Amino acid sequence: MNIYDISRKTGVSTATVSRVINGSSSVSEKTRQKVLAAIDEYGYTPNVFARGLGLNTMKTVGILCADSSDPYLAQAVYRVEEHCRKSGYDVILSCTGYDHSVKERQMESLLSKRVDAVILVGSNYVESSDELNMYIAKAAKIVPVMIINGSINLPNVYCTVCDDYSAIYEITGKMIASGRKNPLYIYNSESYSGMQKLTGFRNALARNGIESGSGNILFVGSRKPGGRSFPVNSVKEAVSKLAASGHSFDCAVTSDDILAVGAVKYAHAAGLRIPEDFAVAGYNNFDLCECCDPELTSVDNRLDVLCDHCVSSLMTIFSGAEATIPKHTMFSGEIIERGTTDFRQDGSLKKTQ
Amino acid sequence: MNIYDISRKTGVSTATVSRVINGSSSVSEKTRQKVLAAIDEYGYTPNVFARGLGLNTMKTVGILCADSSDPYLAQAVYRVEEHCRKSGYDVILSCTGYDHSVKERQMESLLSKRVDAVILVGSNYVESSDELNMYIAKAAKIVPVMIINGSINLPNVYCTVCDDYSAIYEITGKMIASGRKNPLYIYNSESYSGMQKLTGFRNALARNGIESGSGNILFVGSRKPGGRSFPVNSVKEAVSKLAASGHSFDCAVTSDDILAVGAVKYAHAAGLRIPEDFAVAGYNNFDLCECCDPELTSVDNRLDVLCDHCVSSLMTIFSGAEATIPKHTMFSGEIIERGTTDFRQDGSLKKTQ
DNA sequence: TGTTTGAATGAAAGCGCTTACACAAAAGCG
DNA sequence: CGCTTTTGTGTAAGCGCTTTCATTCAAACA
Repeated sequence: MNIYDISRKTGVSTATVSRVINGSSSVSEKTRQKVLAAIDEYGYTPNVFARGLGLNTMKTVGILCADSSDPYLAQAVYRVEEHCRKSGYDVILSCTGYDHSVKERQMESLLSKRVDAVILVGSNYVESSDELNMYIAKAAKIVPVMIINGSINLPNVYCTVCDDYSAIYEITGKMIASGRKNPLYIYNSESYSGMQKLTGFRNALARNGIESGSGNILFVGSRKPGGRSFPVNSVKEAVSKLAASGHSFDCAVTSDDILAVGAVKYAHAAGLRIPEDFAVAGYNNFDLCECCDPELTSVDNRLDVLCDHCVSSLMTIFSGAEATIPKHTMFSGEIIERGTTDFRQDGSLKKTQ
Repeated sequence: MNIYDISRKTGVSTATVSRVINGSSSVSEKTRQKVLAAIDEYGYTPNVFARGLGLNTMKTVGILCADSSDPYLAQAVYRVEEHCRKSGYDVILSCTGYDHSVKERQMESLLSKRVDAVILVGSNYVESSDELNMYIAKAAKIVPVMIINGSINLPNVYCTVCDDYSAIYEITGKMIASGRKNPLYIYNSESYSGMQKLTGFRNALARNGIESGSGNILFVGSRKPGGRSFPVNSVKEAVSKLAASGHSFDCAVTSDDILAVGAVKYAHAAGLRIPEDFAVAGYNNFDLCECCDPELTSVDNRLDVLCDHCVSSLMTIFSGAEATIPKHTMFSGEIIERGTTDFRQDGSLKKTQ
């Protein structure tokens, strides 16, 4: 069943059938109805390939995601897919891991499928490393590139980020303001936002005259893509080791809720009371926060807002109004206090739960 | 840059260029090299649409997934995508939520994109409800349909499942064998595997002469698709309420780790010692198990194995050997014991951790 | 050496759609 | 009531590839 069949059944030309399908130009109401009836009757669906050949688009966008099995990124992918689909675009998902060379190949593969845009979610898109970002520049010459939680300044690429720097700066400040003298920072990602967070921590310390260095900054290795489980216990052990080597902490700020869980486990194991002896803050404000005992204070980085903004912008770009879309948009995170901290001593916040 | 350009540059016909690209029939080594060199030099990529028009395939498979933001399903999607891509197939992801009518539309949309197969992951594909499964039957007339963790007997559909029934039957049995008298079952999904698990619990109780009913079977509502957080505390409260209404339990078997966390929270709140007063078993064996205190006993349902088997089978089907692929394959789960149970009293198992 | 075979190649016909162009009929105008 | 617009429709030329069929040429055989 193709457009010729419909044309024949209805006695109009294929051009007219095409016109009613696409609403591209005026067709009399009478013929429109006739054609629609025939399409319905014979269950005709236009062939996407032929259509693509003519229009040079198939209404799909590619998502390049380091690791869609990471709950955080999975959430982003879900949100983006949902929004795209509701806007009439299907989504091709391509997970890359954290290896740049692979990303480049997968980007090419996506472009060869003639996607109408590429959305990068959750990976190390760092402003500085021009060379590594070559493939993004190349892609952006062909289609718009949207980046969620990454920042890179190139023509035709649009970034949406959370102000992770300030969120960590602020939460670290609250720790200190509530009396903590020796904060520890734990992180597991050297992505763009990972680096922002780290700087936020460092600056908060500096601001308060505390030195930062290997004694209070702990990198615990990245999540392995597709890994069934993140080694929470390895975080606990890493902290224990650091403590054993003569450093002492009265709180931990982390770049991800799961690391905060590790810190909580450390505290339990070390016999420290939470939050009295040891306060903990997570990041992302995911399910995990409620699973913890006490429940985890965390930063809600409003992932949904970022994703929605990103996709909305893309649709605007598709509509031809790219001039109205900012190349860089930043939202702020929100600190959600729960049981692992006692910022209330700060006087400036009351408990959320 | 199209095939004509390459043809012109090399002085061979487009047919020959096509042949070297597809390796479809013999080309002399000399011309092959010449063509490959030109393709490389000009960075030529065949147009997928034109190609699709000729071949009627674009080497993509559709994934229909209820909720790729659920960590469990996200894991499955990741695994499937990775395997497909490595086998040369791109993946179109379509998340449906749990509403059947939506699924039907999205299935049609997938088929209209001419995917080469559809993989259904994690949803209510129930053998019994023929009517609801009509759209699967329809799809299976066009392309092979693979189902992960669901079972339905139709031509051209292939199911890969974990023996959830037996896993729950067994773990409930171990609870009883280790001295528990009043097991509680908590579940949040009425999917195919959800029902299997429930029956496993019921039968284990029956086998041991314990009655099951609304007093010891607790449905706590489904996860809301794309929901940022599963309401763990609502599980805690539901259990508390059941207990307050006069039922008493000495252990909980659950259909998902997150529910087990809720049960653990209940026990903490009620001042029960774990596992002495109250044992808890989760399901899925995810990150969460390590996050819990004590760590969660769970069932590893070998999702990765299921996914790999599913995709391998699909590739075999693509190769034309569908006759060699079983329509239904079942793997068994594995009980991973951690701190929330004390099956060792059973004598038949030692602690894993 | 004449004949057969098979490998290597090209010409050209689709694949199913969109759309520029042409044209007729209808509508609007002074 | 002629004239210009507008509206509705058809014709046919692509879009870039695959593939059938025909053809050429060299190797193999008798």
